[in-house]
Amino acid sequence: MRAIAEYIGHSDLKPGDCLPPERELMAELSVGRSTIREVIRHWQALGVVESRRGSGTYLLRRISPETMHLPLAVDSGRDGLLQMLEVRRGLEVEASALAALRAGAADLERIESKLLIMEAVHREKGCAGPEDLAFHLAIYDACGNPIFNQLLSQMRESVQILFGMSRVRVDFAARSFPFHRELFEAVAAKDPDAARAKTLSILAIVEEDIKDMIR
Amino acid sequence: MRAIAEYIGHSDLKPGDCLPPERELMAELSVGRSTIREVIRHWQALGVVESRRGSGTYLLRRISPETMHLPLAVDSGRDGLLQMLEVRRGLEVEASALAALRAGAADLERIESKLLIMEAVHREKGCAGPEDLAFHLAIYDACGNPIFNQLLSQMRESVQILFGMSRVRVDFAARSFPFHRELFEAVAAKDPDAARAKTLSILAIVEEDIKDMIR
DNA sequence: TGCTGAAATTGGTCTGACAACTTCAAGGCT
DNA sequence: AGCCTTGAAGTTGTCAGACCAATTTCAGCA
Repeated sequence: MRAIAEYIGHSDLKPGDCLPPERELMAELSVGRSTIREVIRHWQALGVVESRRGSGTYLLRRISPETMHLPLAVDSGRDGLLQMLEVRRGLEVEASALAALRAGAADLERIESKLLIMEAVHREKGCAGPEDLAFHLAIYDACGNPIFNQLLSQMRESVQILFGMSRVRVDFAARSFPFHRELFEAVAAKDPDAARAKTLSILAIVEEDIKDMIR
Repeated sequence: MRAIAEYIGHSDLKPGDCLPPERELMAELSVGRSTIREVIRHWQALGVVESRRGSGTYLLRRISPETMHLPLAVDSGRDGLLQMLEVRRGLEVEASALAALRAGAADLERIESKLLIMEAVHREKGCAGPEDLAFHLAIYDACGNPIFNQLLSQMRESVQILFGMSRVRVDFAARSFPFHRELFEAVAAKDPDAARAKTLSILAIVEEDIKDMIR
């Protein structure tokens, strides 16, 4: 793994690029193909690369030999979903607080633009799922810590998969709508405590609605 | 992967038990050995199993076909450490709040006993690393959500590895010592907001000391 | 220019073999 | 009897070669 990590690292590949084919890596590093495949499989499990049959294996995330990986096993099902929501609450609250401390002018501008879009769509259609996501993602980015984005994106994705099948009520979490502007204002005012509180308000409503739906 | 997960799930294995040898799984599922090995490698990356050469493959965590896995890549080094601390703060604060809401009599008793041990050792030796850890683990358990324990344990471990090499000062985070009793009292009083605040106080000191050390 | 189909490329799997290591029991020694 | 050595059996780690399936590439054709 280390040998391949170095080989990859030295051949400046960006996320999205294609790795050398297995047979080439095999010859280059003088190891058997199974070994190459097992290492690739390892990274695949870690979400670092993605293999497409007939095409190649593609780099998804930047990697260096010093990168650490924390695998996390979450039980799916009703309990797992509720547990994940609690973890998400902790992360989301902290991310908002950090964003309030660190958001620069450019960040605030981006967040506000997402907020405006979201408010417009919400007034028009009564709900705004993707736009809501974009708003929150902008906040994660503004907190200046990529781990929050990584973790929260994956958790949202999992939640989506877990119960995304059941169609979402059109007014899902609509009551949380006005709090989004307050959250933005708290972040803009660089008030971490208010940002924490507003995020808690939003999540309380979201969680209540989710609990209603999976009852 | 699903086939093997089911095979494992149906043959009630507990963590620590040894999986059937690869050749047996191969015959049982009518697939080649490489396939078995790649799947095992996948789980190895996810921290579900551990392979010991010449001995066997051992189950580390309970799995079911419904288990979801969230791999997390953390940059090691100074920045990664600081980023991890922020994530940990979010989780730890939420865990304390949940513990305050849910801790039963037995939980409180366990936490208090760990607190007493920690205070005793601290008075005697001036520091209490392992006892401090035990106290916090008791709180994670009391929050009733295993994901917190899982995530936080792994993060503590990583932090330990990352800079555990450098000698720890004997008075490390000693100033956070009195807050531990206050945290316990907040949990015992079932006051989640106070628990949040006290946890923040403790972590602020810990983080300050860590930042001093890695400067 | 746009389409089609064959060939090349690439990941996925199977098989067989050997090496390195662990485990454990049989046998020998004190 | 108890302890140590030794060797065989079992297990994972790796290599090599072959074939299959999905995809891509590109020359030839309409």
